[in-house]
Amino acid sequence: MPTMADVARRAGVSAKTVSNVLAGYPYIRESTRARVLAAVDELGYELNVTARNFRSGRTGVIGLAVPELGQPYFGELADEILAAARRRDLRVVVDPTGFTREGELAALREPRRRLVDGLIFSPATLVQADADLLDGLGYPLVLLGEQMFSDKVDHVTMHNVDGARAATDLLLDAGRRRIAAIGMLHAPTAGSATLRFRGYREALEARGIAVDDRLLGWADEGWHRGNGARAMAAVLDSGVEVDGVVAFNDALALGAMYELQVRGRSIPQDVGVVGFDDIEDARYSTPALTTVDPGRRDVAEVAVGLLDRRLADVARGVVGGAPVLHVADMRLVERGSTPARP
Amino acid sequence: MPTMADVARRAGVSAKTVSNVLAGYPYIRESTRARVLAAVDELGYELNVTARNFRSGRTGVIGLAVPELGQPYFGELADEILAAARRRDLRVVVDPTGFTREGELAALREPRRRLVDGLIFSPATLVQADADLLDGLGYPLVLLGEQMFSDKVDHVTMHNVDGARAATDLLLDAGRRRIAAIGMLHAPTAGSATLRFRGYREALEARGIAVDDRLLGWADEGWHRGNGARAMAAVLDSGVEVDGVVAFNDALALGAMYELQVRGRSIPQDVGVVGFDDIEDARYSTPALTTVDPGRRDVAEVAVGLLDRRLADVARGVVGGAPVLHVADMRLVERGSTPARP
DNA sequence: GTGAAAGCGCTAACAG
DNA sequence: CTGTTAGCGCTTTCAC
Repeated sequence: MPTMADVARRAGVSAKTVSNVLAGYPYIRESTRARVLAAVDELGYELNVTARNFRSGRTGVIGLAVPELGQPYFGELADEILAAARRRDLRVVVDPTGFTREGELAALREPRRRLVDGLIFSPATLVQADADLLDGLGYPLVLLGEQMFSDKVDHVTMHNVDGARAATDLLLDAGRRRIAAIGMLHAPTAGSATLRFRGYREALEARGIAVDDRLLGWADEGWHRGNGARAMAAVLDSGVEVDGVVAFNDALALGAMYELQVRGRSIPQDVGVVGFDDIEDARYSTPALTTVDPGRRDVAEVAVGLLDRRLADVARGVVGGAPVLHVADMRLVERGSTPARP
Repeated sequence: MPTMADVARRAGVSAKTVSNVLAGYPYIRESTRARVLAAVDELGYELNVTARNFRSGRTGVIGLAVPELGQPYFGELADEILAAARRRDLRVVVDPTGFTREGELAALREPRRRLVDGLIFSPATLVQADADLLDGLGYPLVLLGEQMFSDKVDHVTMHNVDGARAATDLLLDAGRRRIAAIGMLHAPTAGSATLRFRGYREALEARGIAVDDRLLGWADEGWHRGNGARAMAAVLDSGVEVDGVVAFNDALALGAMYELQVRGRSIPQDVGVVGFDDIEDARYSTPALTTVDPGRRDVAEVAVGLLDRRLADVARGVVGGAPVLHVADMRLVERGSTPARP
């Protein structure tokens, strides 16, 4: 395998000049550049990125810690983030935390091992008490999710509370009063479950309606379709009356719709259903699913851009400015699974 | 940031001994090991993985090149591969090729830049004529997909042809004769589209039925639900009679089902529908989707294991043995979207 | 079992 | 605009 020194010798320049050419340093005579590139070509030389990373102290790689790619929301989010990173010449290693505390703690350690320069982290199991884990980590961190934990860390958020409140309001406006919440978790995490439940609760309480425990559908096994169906079944089996469903993500909503239809309830006449995330599938269920579009693309672009800026600051020795809080635009997408508003 | 030399000084040993302890070298006195680990702890030392990679010439990272994570099949496959890699202490960078030739060629170059030690590659756009691109790459490569291109490369395959044939046979056995194929691509790639179409064609021809062009639904924009719906609409709009649908993946099948239902066809009475991949969603559509389970977990485990073995061979200077061809078990999962066989 | 010396391939810092 | 010098932090090699 040829090295930079081989290329330099062949081009009749120093190794540093080869380095400059390959790094895109602008002040190089055109003829020199051409000679270097020709030598690179002739030798079939490829830059040893590991050596560069080692010497420069940076890897050009960022970590993306999310629970699970198999969930369409995270898969689609990951695609957006990979695309945004690519536009900035950053690479991404995905760190699926598997909804475990252990997985999330491991992800937070990666940058310290110099495996990645910084981290985009979508927490699902950490709790408020873990806030200090996120301070003074010594590397740039961008948190995805409502601003929690710490106001010293950059956040890019998804309006979890507002979205769930809007979803619930939509059903309330249509006169529904027996609205189930599907996707409850027993663990008191700071993830979307807590926040979306808060939005649901706030919407009910604003109209003087108390939360009825029998209407809460639990999905501790994860926010998959199957668990949505099971949670819906559990609620229905309790014998409680139901005329609306707010599910904490679209997969749960689609599972709940399946269960409702199996039991002969018609949607939206008997039961209105709202999801959250606006995954592609939501458009093609029968009926099409009303859901909250949390501005995924915006989230991805802003999160990567922000991290990139922090990394550049670190490279220039700047001790990053004030933490940023960006809230993506949220939008309720009304489709066939909810009754028209009066 | 403390270095290995700092740890060595503190523990009263040489850097090499620290290195040995951290690398799990077995022949070390227990007391020495304990002293080293204590020093590591006291200093909060973390191994600089970049330096290790640079010196050792390996990264401990493998690449996973797939078209797009937002497609549940690839998202779920990626999760399985990430899990299998983790079990072997390998890390993974995901390289979404975006269904572009350019993206696939870029992915093939990554290992040469020492960004990853080897590659698991699920090609979607390369054609048979590209076969020589895959020979003598100088790093371990495992191809996902029917054995094509080259018999010099390891393959882990998914029975694309057999699966599609079985899916088509199921409908034929039920007496259906006007079976649409949804998911055709104009580009003559070596990806699943070509192979699954081959299975469809073979099944028809085995019964002396000619392929009717009007029954072919094109999805050049990608195998998403929306394109499944559009392709189905195009077939139906042509006025041709349809009593069965073989879709080349589940997302297409679910989109096709949506379109059929919107137009008042009942499934499976009027039209039987079969998908491919057995993604989680397939279980929760109405009706539940009959589909081909291509043995995804098996594919992931075998692919990673194989690559890991090749990497170990490289490390030991072994010039890898004969190429492996592993075919995962395929299984037709019959659900409500197809008529019972007579 | 452990240490000393050498150097992987590149880029930072500066000189010219 | 380009070259020189030095050294990043670790592992390889070999000695003991």
